[in-house]
Amino acid sequence: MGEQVMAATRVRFAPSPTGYLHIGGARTALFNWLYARHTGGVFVLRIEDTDAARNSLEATEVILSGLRWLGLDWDEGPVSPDAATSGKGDYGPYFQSQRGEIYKRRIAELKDKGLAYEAEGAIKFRMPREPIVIPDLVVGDVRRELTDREALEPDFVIVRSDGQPVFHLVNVIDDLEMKITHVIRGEDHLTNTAKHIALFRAFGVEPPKYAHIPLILNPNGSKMSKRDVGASLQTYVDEGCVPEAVVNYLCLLGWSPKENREKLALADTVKLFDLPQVLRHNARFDLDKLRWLEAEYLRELPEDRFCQLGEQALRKAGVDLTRFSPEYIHAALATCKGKIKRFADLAGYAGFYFAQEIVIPAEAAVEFTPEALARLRKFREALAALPEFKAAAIEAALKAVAVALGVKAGLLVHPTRLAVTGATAGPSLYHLLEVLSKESVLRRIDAVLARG
RNA sequence: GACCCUAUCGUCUAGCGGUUAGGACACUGCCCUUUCACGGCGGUGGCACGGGUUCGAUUCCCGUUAGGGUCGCCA
Repeated sequence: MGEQVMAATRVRFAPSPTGYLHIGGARTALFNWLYARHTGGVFVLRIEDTDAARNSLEATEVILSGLRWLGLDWDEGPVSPDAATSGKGDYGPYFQSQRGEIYKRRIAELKDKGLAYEAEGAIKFRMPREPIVIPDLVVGDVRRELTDREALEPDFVIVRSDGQPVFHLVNVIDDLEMKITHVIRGEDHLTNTAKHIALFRAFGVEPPKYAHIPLILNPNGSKMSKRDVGASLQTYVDEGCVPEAVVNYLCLLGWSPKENREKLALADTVKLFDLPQVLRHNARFDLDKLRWLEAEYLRELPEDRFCQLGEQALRKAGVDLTRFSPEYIHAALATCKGKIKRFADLAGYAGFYFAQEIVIPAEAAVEFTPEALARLRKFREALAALPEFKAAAIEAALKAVAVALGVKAGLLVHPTRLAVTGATAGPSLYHLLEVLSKESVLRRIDAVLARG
């Protein structure tokens, strides 16, 4: 009796370098990665750069950096975007542009078997005329009949007249050679899978297991393409999104952890994720829900990481931080944690900390009535007299002035905030005043009092 | 045109023959509060339609409709 060695799961993500990583592609990568990690298998990254004209180093780098940003590490595949460098893993090369010899050998094999033939300079594959059943782990058995056009000519081109093998062929050869056990990909590939199954059989091997996952659609239900809002992963990177939030959101499109769970750590998803629970219907992309998750993750970020990412976001937004100490920047950002919903909002929210001069919008300046300015002057005096410029002391001073004037604290809070930050909303007033320092606060208040 | 997949609040979803059809986002009312945000308590809103099967269908079957995908010498 031969010993049966349990073969490890081998899945792959096989993107074509087009210059951007589609959000749907990112989710396909994620589901593959999740399945590999869930089963203790291997996640392979393969670059399908057959179309030499439109591939480039930069286009491949977009994919590698996108996956890294999401935290999806691959066990086999390229280590650099340069196809000339060898990747990691025993089944390379992992760039299709480097696998020409393998394809040649396999094409010859098909010809030898009489399953492929020349036609007008190209090579065609003899496709079976009978319906093919596609066993799909998500959809179930799909019996694929020939369409009317296919019935006219069931055979299809596998090598172009210029000698280049086409997607269907190389995809199958690579999956075969790389010993892929599960093909997890978008549902747009479902009907073409009949071709792939026929090809596998032509090579004399059983096809891998298939799992076709539903597509991500625009909010209006149309297909999400390059130009659509949110379609490119890069926009999330550029906006300073928290990658964990994006990953969490992507998990929720087309898969459900059940039990009414929405927010879940990747480690939990790895435990829970499995193919049979993948949904069968397409999902529409909901930016609002992504934003909500983002805000949730942002709020829970450890302070150090929040400040680090926040500083990045400020720099990206063009805020000049060179005049400020790391301690000041850290203290300023710390007052924003738990308040902002996304880093893209940070410059607008905390820019006053780093501004030379506070500009007060005309529509807000109407708040500075003579009475308000008089109260502000009183509070300014109280602040000037403070021996220690700390939040608690500032709050006590403000409350005391309010009592003395017989007004609600809010009547002091609002004009002060406006004078010092130029905004009607922002971090806790007492804390932001402390961070700004007495000198800076008094200067800003004086500027308002001076204009009268 | 043909072939394939799908169908629960606006959106993401739970449900797998008997439920007041549950949750989340969004919207909204109230409370909390120095602003904003958070948080707490409510509210609006859904089984696409028509036939079956069944004592009983959101749930099973068929059809219709709608949406999506595919049928390339694109990937």
